[in-house]
Amino acid sequence: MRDPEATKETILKKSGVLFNTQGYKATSISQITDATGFTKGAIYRHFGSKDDLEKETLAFLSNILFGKLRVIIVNESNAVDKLRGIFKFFESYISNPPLKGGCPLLNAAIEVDDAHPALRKEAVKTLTVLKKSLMTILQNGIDHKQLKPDTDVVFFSTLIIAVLEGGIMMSKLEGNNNDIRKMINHLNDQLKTITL
Amino acid sequence: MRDPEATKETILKKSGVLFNTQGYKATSISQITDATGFTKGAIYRHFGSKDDLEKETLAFLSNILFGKLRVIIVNESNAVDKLRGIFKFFESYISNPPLKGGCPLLNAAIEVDDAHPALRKEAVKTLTVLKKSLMTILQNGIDHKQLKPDTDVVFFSTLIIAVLEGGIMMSKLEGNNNDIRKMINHLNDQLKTITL
DNA sequence: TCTGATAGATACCGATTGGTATCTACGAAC
DNA sequence: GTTCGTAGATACCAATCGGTATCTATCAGA
Repeated sequence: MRDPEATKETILKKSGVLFNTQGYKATSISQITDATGFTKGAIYRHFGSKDDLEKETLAFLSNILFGKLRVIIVNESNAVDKLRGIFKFFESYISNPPLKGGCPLLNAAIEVDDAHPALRKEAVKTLTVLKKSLMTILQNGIDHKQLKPDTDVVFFSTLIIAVLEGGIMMSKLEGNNNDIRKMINHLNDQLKTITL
Repeated sequence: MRDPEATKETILKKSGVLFNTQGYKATSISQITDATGFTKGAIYRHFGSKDDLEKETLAFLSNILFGKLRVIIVNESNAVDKLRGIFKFFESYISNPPLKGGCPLLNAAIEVDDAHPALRKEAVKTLTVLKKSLMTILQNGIDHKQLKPDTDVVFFSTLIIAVLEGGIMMSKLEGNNNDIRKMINHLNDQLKTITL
């Protein structure tokens, strides 16, 4: 049973766990062959280089999370509930992680430096998509008279990401939910100040 | 001229740059010998293992920053100005970095997992010291009638760290000051709400 | 059923990894 | 000036690194 698409997805899934928990540079191809059961020959058939695999894996992980976020967004009917749902989803990063190793955006953002241009570009892309999604929700909230018309959507989307990611960093390091919960409370309070 | 203390400090300084920019696991001993001009023999005389060097280097970097923070704290006379000074200092992480590679707490916090118990412990220690410093400033502000008596010092110190670290992550990734500036503005606004 | 393309295994490459055993040379104490 | 502890250099280790050339086995289309 040869199924190249399934093979590629297996490689991406297993690499995702390893890269997201150990770091990209710190994860070797050998660890990926061990985890997948495939050989180097298989990996280098589907991915041109390790850099390539790293970049594709980050995109893969981001897509998983954006998919889950999309479910939340479409299931809630107004901007306030959509945002509350998103905040809650980020708390699950600690209590019931959808991905092992925490937030792939945060992990990649910290790891990349000038020596990793491809991975950096992919991380920037992920951040941009996340920010724009939040801005869209906020703008829709304004347009539908759910949020105050003078709401600064750029500022607010930045605040949401910074507070959530900072909270995740602290909670992961300390090994409990306290910090991320406090930060979500703060965001909900801030949300009240812009709610009509 | 042999000066073992100077040698150790040189190793810590150069390792600090490398670990903080490239990551701990991703930096090899060979890169440190190249950067310092010393040989492996010298490094392994002063440090028992690479894990050991990583741990001592994080402590070294943290101490540098806490030293700079202490200068700000003692030079300002009241809690509000101390906090404003600290916020501004964190903006310099982007505009005029006191350390290459950004915030060592953030970098270490993201990199450590269960496979790096020593480094993780050191990172937790750094976070704890930072949090307690902020709590002390806030409590002193309350005691000296500069801040509202019902201020939640635990929450506020957590908020400061999360917002600053999240802002640093975003600004470093995007390559400009915009995000961290927005976050500092937010913290200053929040500070006003607890100022008497 | 035969054929051509491709998925994936095998075996290898030189370079580099963290770590250590050994040796030399410097510098302080007498 | 001699001695002795130690700072640091040298040379080496097995293991692993990312990557590739080659080969085999499978599968789709004719």
